[in-house]
Amino acid sequence: MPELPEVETTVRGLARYLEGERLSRVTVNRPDLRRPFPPGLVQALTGAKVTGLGRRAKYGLVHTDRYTTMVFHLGMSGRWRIEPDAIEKHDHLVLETANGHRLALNDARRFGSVDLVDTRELENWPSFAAMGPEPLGPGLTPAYLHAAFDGRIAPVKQLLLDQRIVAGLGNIYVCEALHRARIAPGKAAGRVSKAALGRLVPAIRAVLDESIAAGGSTIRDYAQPSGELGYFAASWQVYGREGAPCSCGGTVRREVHSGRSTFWCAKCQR
DNA sequence: CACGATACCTGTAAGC
DNA sequence: TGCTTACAGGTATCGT
Repeated sequence: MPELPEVETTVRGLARYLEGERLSRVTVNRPDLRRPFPPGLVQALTGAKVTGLGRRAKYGLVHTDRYTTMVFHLGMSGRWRIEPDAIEKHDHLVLETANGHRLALNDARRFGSVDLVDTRELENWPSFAAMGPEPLGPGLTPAYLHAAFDGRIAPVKQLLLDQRIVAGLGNIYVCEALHRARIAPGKAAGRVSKAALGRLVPAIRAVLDESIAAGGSTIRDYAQPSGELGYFAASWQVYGREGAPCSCGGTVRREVHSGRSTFWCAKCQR
């Protein structure tokens, strides 16, 4: 579910409940997702005041007044449930605020993660240190991609998914951005023309911006997050549309590489 | 180092 | 209905 727009939507939703609030109770129901929760998680957060929320790539950031930031990743199936009626299976971490709100981090597949990082050293945190620029920030330019792709023979789609090159793109939005830019996903990255890169950068920004504006593809209503498809899913041109007609008159096809599905149109993407 | 494949874990949907 | 198989939005790691 969660790529960058979903994490951004999640963080904005969490901010409404957490920003400026004190955490009165922190409950761990199962202490291991991809990795074990950090020791002392409950102690570090209980009684802390949330000073702000943020996002880096697909990681959500919960800053506290103790110079400690809780960094969470939603993996494949993670989501925050807002004001759940009852605690359910896979609600691994539950936060309660002094003013009576309750939030549960639910992750069935447990590919997500929760870490505690010194707020002042966030950029040096190992998972962040080698990361590329934010796709919606000033660092992503055609010139940057041209340099990053130089000499690379791996498929352009694969490199766009590499968080060291661009931080925050996932399978859905890479497929959609490549389609908008009319670039074949299997094309060697180093052979993508400057003109095509000039189309790709605005295409990436557009699909992400539009999805955030629609509340993400997989999170519809933040007050009652349920995991249903969000509005942007209706805007997918290729993802999940194998066999459907492309707007150019071609047919959307699906291929699997390294266990990941790629959706694209061989007629208009070259 | 670059590249491709695989493992991690659980739920859901489709096929028989 | 029940069983089996394929597939799912990400990332780390292992061979080659």
